[in-house]
Amino acid sequence: MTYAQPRDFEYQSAPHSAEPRFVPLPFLTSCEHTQRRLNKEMTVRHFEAGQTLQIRGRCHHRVHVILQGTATLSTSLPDGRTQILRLLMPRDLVGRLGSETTRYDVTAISDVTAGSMSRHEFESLLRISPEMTRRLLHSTLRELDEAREWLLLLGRKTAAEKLASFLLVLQNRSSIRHPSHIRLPLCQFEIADLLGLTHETVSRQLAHLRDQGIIEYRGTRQVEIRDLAALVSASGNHTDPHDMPYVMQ
Amino acid sequence: MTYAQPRDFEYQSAPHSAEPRFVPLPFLTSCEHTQRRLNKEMTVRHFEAGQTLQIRGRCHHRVHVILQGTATLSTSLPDGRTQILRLLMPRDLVGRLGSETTRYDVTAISDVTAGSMSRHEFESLLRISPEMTRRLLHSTLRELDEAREWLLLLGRKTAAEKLASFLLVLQNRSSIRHPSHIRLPLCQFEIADLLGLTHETVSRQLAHLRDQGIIEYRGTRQVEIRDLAALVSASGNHTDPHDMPYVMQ
DNA sequence: CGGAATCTTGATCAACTTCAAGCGTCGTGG
DNA sequence: CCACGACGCTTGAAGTTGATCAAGATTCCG
Repeated sequence: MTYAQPRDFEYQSAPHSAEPRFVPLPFLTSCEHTQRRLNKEMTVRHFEAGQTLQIRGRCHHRVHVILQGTATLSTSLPDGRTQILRLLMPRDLVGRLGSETTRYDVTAISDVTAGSMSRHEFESLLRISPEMTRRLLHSTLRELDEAREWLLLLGRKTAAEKLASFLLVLQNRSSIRHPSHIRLPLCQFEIADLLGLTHETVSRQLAHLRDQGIIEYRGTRQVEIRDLAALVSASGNHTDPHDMPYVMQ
Repeated sequence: MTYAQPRDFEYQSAPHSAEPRFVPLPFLTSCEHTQRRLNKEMTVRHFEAGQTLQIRGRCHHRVHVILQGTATLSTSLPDGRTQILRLLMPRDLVGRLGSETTRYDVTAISDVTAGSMSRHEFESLLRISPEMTRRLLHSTLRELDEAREWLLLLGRKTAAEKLASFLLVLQNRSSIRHPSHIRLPLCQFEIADLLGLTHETVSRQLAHLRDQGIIEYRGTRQVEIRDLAALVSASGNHTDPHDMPYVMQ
């Protein structure tokens, strides 16, 4: 369960201050020289909810690092069926590396603040910084694990298990002070596209979890987890991912 | 459609020669020094069909590069439902980087020949070779794209579309001389676990493609594509991934 | 030849989708 | 300030897809 990486990171700036020019991105490098060059090239941009950051098949010349807000990475079939592939949250990188055109749509689903720089510049920075390359490799491997967790969810879990799993992913990202309080960053339509369901099924399964007393509705797009153990059990997951029985070979 | 990368690579060795000691892996590096060290540490191993290369949750101290044969990367739920995450074919790397324990099962589904070396050694080679790191990053990004293509398939495609898409993936890997002749590397049970279906549904959908004249059965586990255009159309894919309408923003 | 594994086919069933309608909420403009 | 409309959410009824259950048929191999 790891859409989550950063529980602690959020871009800090005085709410109504002038546009900050420098964006510290210590998670991309610890090398001072590289960091300076990153800062020099990166500027802050804002995207409104609903706005498109990138469109499948197009060539985009800038990469972005999400600083605030949520976006979706998605793809779709010619007839309009769409699958959300990943939620993009603070610290996530948006932009295709090593290829001219994007394969996915990126859409802001809340107002988004991002650090933005030329893709060309970013790639040349990668070429000269092995450390940045290494960090990018590790974050890509983590993304791959998340994608694979989702393959299991989409291919083999029931609707009820999908919803429970989804809430647990959000729970892992939720604030440490209120671990059972969950703010849903997407509407039910989008949740459906993330879980491979219809929005009606999402509504019914959430209602069912509520009727079982496992969660409680708290105003719009907020839920409270009343029974975490039951939620975990409803998710169909292994309780502990490493509790496999040990058998000598 | 890109489980495929290498259409041309196959590990060459005299069939009954003594165990080769050196394994050339030019796709991991072009640096001669690194290549030499890779060769020095890597030894050839064989795995029989059905044998397990790695088990979820365990700590494995060796990494492997598939040279011949096919293996699956898979995961499962406590009650036994399993999802195949990826087919591992020649040139694919097996082994977890940056973490002690594996998250997935790796199983040979045919006899497999692999180059094998200590994970520790491999990781230290990565630390000193930025070029190898860069190559690994690019192959990881490609794996991520493949996983995401599969997310769309599992989340949004119908059973018929899944089978058609699967055959097209295999077609992309098939020999250049006989592009319409497809050898299935998995039994229908495994195809079902790859596509998120049951084996009965796989059998029925294949029969349906045959009845439509789109494919033809050719002995066990071999099919011939009779009508590629129809197969593409049945897969639900965009004909060209980059044919999106161009709309000015 | 015999037994296991794989594949096929049919009948029934359940989960989820589809279609349809109504309700609540929020934001905007009169 | 209220009315209206868009949007999101809920709920019901009916319909479909694919799963499940159950036999057979076929292939593979020792």
